[in-house]
Order: sequence, then C-alpha cells, then structure tokens
Amino acid sequence: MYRTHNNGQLRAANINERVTLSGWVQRVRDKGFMIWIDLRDRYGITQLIFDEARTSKEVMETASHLSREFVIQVEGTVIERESKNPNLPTGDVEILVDRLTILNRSETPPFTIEDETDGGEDLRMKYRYLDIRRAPVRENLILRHKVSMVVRNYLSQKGFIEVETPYLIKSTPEGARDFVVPSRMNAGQFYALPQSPQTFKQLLMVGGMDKYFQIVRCFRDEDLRADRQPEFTQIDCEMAFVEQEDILNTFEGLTKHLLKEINGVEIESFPRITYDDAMRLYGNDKPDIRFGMQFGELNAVAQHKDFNVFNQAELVVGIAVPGGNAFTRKEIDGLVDWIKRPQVGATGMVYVRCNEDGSYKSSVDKFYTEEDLAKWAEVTGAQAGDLICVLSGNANKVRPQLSALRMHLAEKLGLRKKNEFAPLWVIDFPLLEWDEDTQRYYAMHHPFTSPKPGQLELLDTDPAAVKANAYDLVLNGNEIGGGSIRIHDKGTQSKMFDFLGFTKEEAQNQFGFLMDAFQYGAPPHGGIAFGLDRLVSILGGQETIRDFIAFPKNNSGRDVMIDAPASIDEAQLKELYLKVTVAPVVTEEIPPRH
RNA sequence: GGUCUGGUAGUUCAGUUGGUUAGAAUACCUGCCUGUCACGCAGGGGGUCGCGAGUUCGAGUCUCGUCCAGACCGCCA
Repeated sequence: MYRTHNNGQLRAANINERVTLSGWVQRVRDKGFMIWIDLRDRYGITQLIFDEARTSKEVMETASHLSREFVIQVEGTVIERESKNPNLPTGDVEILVDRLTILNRSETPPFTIEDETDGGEDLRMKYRYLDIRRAPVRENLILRHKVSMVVRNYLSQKGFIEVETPYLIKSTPEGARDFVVPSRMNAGQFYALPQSPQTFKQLLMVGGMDKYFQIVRCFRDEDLRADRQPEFTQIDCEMAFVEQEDILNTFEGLTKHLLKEINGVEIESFPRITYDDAMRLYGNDKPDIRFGMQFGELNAVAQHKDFNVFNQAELVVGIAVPGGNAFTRKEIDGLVDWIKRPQVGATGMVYVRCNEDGSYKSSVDKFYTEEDLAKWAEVTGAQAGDLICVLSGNANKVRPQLSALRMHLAEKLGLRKKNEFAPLWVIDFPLLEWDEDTQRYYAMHHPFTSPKPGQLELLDTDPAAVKANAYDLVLNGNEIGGGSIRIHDKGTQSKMFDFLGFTKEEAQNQFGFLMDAFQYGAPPHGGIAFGLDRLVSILGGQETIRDFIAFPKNNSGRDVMIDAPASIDEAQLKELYLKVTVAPVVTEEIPPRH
C-alpha cells in the first residue's frame, strides 16, 4: 500500500497514529541535526521530520540526499509539532519518519514548482506536466471540472440528453477555415473537423431528441489570441418547439446557477440590449457593463460651429471618464498616442477637462464656449472632475475606436474588477453582414439562422435591415455564448442559400442532407453554444484561457511539449495520396538535460 | 498577411556613449548550523549574449536578414 492518507488530510486528531504517505518532495530544509521535508500531492502538503535523536542513521542519510520533485514513500508516526504553522491546514502535525523509500528520483526541474513560479510561459508549456503540479494550474483544472459537472447536472435535470456527434465531417467554405483530414480509403478526399456540431444538433431535433446538449471539442484553423485556441470546447445546446424567449430563459437559468455554484454570486435577471443599442451606447456588440462610460452622441451640440473636423464627421461621439480630470497632460497625450496606433486607428482625440469648480477646459477652446462644453457634459453624463474624450469620423470606424478607448481606460482605472460579474443578453442581431472585399453579404451568425418573423421579404429590398432571431450572452465584455432560432423549413433555407450566392447545386451538395431532413417534419428549434474555455477563465477571474486547458497550443498553434504539428514520412504521404510542396521541416533536437 | 515587444547563467532579469575578465537574484553542488516552514551562514561551479551576415581597431550593445516567443489588428459564419 502506497498510502494510508493523502497529504492534505492529517490533523491534530490523528496524533500518535501510524501512517504511510506518498508524494513529491516540495522542499528540503536540512539543519544537520534535523531535516524537514514538505511532502506534496494534489491534496496539500504535510511536513515530514527526520531527527538525529529519533531517526536511524540510515534513514537520516537517505533523507539528506533527497531533492526537489523526488517521489517518495514514508512510514511513520503523526506527532504534534513543537512549533506549529498556522498557514498550513496540516500545520499542527508532522510525521516522524522511520521508513523512507525513494519511489523515483527526479532531475532538477527547469523552473520552481511554486504558486509564483520563476518559469516563463514558453518553458512552462514545454514542461506542462511539471506546470500542472503547481497549485494555480491545478486549481484551474479543478474549476473547469466543477463547471462541467454543474452544467451536466443542471441540463440533465432539465431534461437535456448529451449526444455525441462525429468529429470527421465535411468541409464547407462558409465561416472559419477547416482543419482537414485526408482519407486513406477514399483517395483524394478529405474529412474536415467540425467548427461546431451545428448541423448535427439540428438533425437531432429533426430526430426528435427534443433537448440536446454536448460538451464538445470544436476546431477552427484561424489565428490565435490569448482567448482563442485552434481546438476549444463548447457547451453545445439545442431545443425543439421553442421561441427565442424560451432559450433565453433556459440558459439564463443555467448561467445564474453557475455563477451561484461556482462564484457564490446571485444575479436577479440579466439585462437585454439590442445589437443596435449596444453599438450606439458602447460601440461594441459585447459590452462590458461592470462600469458606465456610455457613449454620448454629440453631433447636435458640437457641429455647426467653426470646427471643421467635427462638421465633416458623420458621427461625433464622446465618453465621460470618471475622475479623468486628474490625468496629467502627459497621460492625456499618452491616450491620444494610444488611439492613434494602427491597431486602433483613430486620427485624433478632442478632450474636455471638467474642473471641480464647474468650469471647462478643452483642447478646442478656440471653437467652443463654456456653454457649448456644458452641453457636451450633459450628453455624456460628465460630472465635475471627469474628462470627456471625443472622437469623430465615419460611424462604423469611430464606434469601435471609442470602444477600444473605453476598455483601455476602464482597465487603467481598475474598473474591470475580476470578482464582479455583469452578464447581459445582446439580441436582435442583423441577419447579414456586408463584406467589402468580396462585395457580398455573409450570414452574421450562420446561414441556418432564421430572420425575425415577417422580415424574410426584406431580403430582396433592404438586406442590411433584416434582423435575426439571434442572441449572444455577454459576460464582463466577453461573448461567452451565442445562438439563434434556426430555419426549419426547406423553402426558407433554400432562399437563404440562394441569397448568400450559393447555386442550387452548391447548396444541395453541401447542405442537401439538412434540407432533405427539413422535408420530413422538422420541428421549430433553436439553441445556443457556450465557449467553455472562456467561460471557465472568466469565472476563474483570468484573461487567458490557456491556464484552464491542460495541454494548450501556443500563439502559433504549436504544442511545444510534443512538438506538433510535424512532418510525416514519404510512405505515410503516399498512402494518403498526398504530395507536399515545401521541404520537410527539420525540428530542433532537444538536448538532454543534466 | 500586418503592427508592436522581447530573446544574456538551469530560471527570472540588469547590462550606461560600442571599450578591461559579462553581473544580480534564485536554483544547483559542498561544508556548517539544537525546531525549520521562502530556514540561516560560508564557499563553489555554471555563459554559443537566439542564429547568420555586415559596419568597426573593437559588437551583448549599431545595421540588415532570419528563427523563436508573447500581445494586438486582419481573420475567427
């Protein structure tokens, strides 16, 4: 038997018990006459003691040569500590060891296995199995497990059935790039890995499953970010015989339940905002509403003076930055530089200082009186002590720019508190989105999304005005879920494909199976999918999803631990009927560590 | 595809105007230490300054290229 207890278990009540423990050596404190060892496992740390006066010479000798991350097994007696450690749950006791076995030795790890490690991102990923020994990573994975369990239990109780859908499916040109898998048995043909189980869950509705969910891996071959991985996990859900209201209520219930179970936060009901309002008030379809700073449109009060920049602009829009009058000139110049960076792309910024005495001082005093500026303050809701930041230009460009500034300032001012949770629904998304490059409309959500009742006719006259039965769940400025009521009849679906530029043949070839299914009694249905990785990281109060994934990919989509992706040999290529047109990549040999 | 930041000891980093033998902390090794818990003290070993070219009497430092990593924009229905 390797152990009678784990390393987080023993308390004063266990004193005088004889125990066997196993684990990793966290730290050795060798004072010569006595050696203390912190023994670690997933459950905690227990202190071992080896004492000249009470421990055999042989065991003492072995103990003195232990070092970090050795795996050992000890037998001994639980004794009361002479000096207790209140910082440790097991801090009242220690184990006086009389038998010590080294189960496995360890090289010195390349970084410290501590909460605050000295290891950089790169190194931690290369030795991820060591990183996972660290409490913060371990706790994140445990949190992820808890969230999955809460979701599974909740949805099961509500009558949802978890059904698995295939990973080897067919590539479609719409949407993200597919990861593709060559088929050995079907020369020259390829599977694609699913970007989501979208069509399958709709077919499950046609199949009468009524309420489906799946915690499922999805794949997208697009560039990565701190919150984006090429393979990621969705909580994928679909319901039959529902309207938008039913979906919103069901999954608001799930999200409330999660916030309560995981974070102990109770929220009455989630606010709803239309897409148009979100864009108008926050310049963004996933607003962070933990703080205010809503946009104020200033065209009426700032145009028709002598300031041509504003007069020529489609939109003049500002935000009040709470306490922003305290910024120095240098800080404000820094903000201007920040928004002028190519990533944001603004051409300039006008600002107004709202002084404590009620007076105003702006960068455009030449053109505006204090009375004018007072109106700006009224529109943006600025109080004495605030700073008003104003951008102008084309509405579609200015709104995202001011949104970026709003988020940047909120970060700077500490308004994005990680233990505060502000969910909201964004509803009434447009059905379509115009793409300048290809000069055509694309489905904003996906081509299976239904238009609002009675708006299908608009498709021919004013496509941009068509609203969809689509909704996003936003939490703290992150889209954590999105879905729609789907099209469930062949006629409408066919019209959608037609409008999106599919020929009859293309539509039949790519989505014929779905439209066929719709001919056999497809029920009205709709659903939603949550990004589990992102959801868990937000509930865990962190920005990056990588630490909530056991073995994540890096910025360039590589797994630096197993060194994937990699070339495959000629024979394998031949078997798959593939020819590679670039030279095989020779990966760097990893030198052995000493 | 683009913008920006970084790459120096096992690790995290410093390194001035281009100038002697490239430093600190930590980790590691050795010794000492009568209750440690980030133990302490003394000593020691440890460097392809990412790689390649160039400028220069002289490059960790300047220039160009390249590779790697990270953040962001595009992209992600």
